[in-house]
Amino acid sequence: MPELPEVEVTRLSFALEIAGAQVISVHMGKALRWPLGCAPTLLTGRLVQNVRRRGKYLLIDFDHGVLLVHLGMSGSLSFAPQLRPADIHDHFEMVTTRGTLRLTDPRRFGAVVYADSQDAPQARKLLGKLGVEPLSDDFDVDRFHFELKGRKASIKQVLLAGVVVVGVGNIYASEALFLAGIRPTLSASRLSRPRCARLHAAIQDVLARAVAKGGSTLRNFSSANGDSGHFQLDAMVYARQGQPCRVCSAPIKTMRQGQRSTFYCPHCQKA
DNA sequence: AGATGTCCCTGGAAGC
DNA sequence: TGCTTCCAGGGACATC
Repeated sequence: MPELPEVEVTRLSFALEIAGAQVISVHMGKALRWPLGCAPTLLTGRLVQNVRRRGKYLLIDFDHGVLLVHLGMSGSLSFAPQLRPADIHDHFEMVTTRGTLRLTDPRRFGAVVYADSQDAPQARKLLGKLGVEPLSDDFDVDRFHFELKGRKASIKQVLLAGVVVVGVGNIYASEALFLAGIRPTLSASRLSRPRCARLHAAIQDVLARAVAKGGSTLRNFSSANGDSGHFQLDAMVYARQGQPCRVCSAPIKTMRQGQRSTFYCPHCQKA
């Protein structure tokens, strides 16, 4: 399930290779979350300039226009000069002079959307409400504390919403809250400044480490060059219910928050 | 406005 | 064994 680290690892795995490529053809297969938003032939001849990331979206910049790619929860990209034959879960393919980019997504929660620019309505709709990038200098403790002050929902759900800070999905929200010693059910508004600072550091730490390890491969993630990630080996709480906490040995607990599983240590994480 | 619930989708696991 | 049900999750959207 791709969160920010998996998306960033994917980006790094093909951004340099695809930069400068010219689009030969684009094929959209079975419908993803939304339609492409333009005729595939419109993209023929375009030049790929670079690949950026915003939250969990990849932005493939052309000399004119941009392609927004979201991996959903089961999507992965591959980019290779030669490709295996397409299978039933390959839903998007862009053939270029440098290789073929292909989105494989069994559950089809992913999306590929074209926009004339990052400020075009289609792009604004998807990117406009996203919170701050957690690994950028814009992610500031004072600002973070201020934003959380105004939210009465649980800190876990506020993190997942992506309005305050982007890229923290279900795995890394549980992990970051463990590292910060904060109970996931605690109202965001009740976090003290020092605890916000700890959480801020924990989010940056867990995401940066996950990127460095090549992301998590809990179910089916691999980067565009086919490498698997290794972060799940480091998980402190995620999917470890009933197992001893790696710090205090208390059994890890699980609960539901907003239809999502949360994992936490009842001893290490205080309300 | 923020908070909450619903929905989309399908493979694999669990239950009967 | 074979069927049915449940579950995983990001995020747009509707509703209060």
